[in-house]
Amino acid sequence: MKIQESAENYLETILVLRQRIGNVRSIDIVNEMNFSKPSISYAMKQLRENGYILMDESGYITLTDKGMEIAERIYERHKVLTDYLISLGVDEDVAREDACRIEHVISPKSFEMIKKAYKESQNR
Amino acid sequence: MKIQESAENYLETILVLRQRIGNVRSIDIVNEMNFSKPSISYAMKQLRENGYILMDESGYITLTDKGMEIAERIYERHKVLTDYLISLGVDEDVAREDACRIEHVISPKSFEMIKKAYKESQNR
DNA sequence: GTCGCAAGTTAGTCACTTCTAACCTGGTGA
DNA sequence: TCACCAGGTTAGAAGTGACTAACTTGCGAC
Repeated sequence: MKIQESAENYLETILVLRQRIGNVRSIDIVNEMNFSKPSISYAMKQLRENGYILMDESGYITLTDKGMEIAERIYERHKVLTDYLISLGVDEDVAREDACRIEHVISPKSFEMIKKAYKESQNR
Repeated sequence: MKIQESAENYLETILVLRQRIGNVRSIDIVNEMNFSKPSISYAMKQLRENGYILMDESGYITLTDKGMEIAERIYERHKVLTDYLISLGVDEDVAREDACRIEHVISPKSFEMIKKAYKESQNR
């Protein structure tokens, strides 16, 4: 199973919520992403069955190693791309939205080059 | 009807093919995009019915003003993003592929800022 | 003339990602 | 204790964007 863009977003959101509120349940993801409960329920089922997350009896969600790897990759892209766009003069909100879409479609190589360019611009 | 990402790609391809080979038919788009004939046939029907292209009796395709506007916008993004990524050290092939995905999801504002940054880097 | 091929279309299907409607379940307050 | 509510699930549907199989059509070679 190839990981899909939507799955990347869910995993990233789980990571962000874990950092922000600690224990994460499906309903927290519902509130964060503004999707319906069934959408999240279905998505979590897919992520569970494909080994990206674990859910305990109470519904608390943790990322597996496999899930964490993806979540961290996407989240790093999110942060770097957002900061980079802001540094070019883009409004924070727009920068975040664009980062959220670009993070899923950019190649590792292009991302690394943008990251490098951004870091260098910071050191000047 | 909100224009979809796939429609943007078809319109851009029509513009590129027009510049490269002159008269464009569905089969030329099939060969360029590596989609099946029915996929292109169906897509052209949608574009036709929504006023983005015209087809004459022989199947030759032209962009309407509405279609041309989109095609040119996407194509400009494609060129600028590709050149920009190349200028950061990304291989041409990868740069083109990334540009082709980013061009559909980036906001006008972020694109303009990247374009500006790229132009400025060229003048140094 | 007719055979065959190139171009195009129609019909049916599938995966992905979301939705609404309706239901289940377990804990808590009165 | 029991009724309700928060959290979660199942079932069915919809939109997007692709596919294969099978058909039509028109033109050119022989």
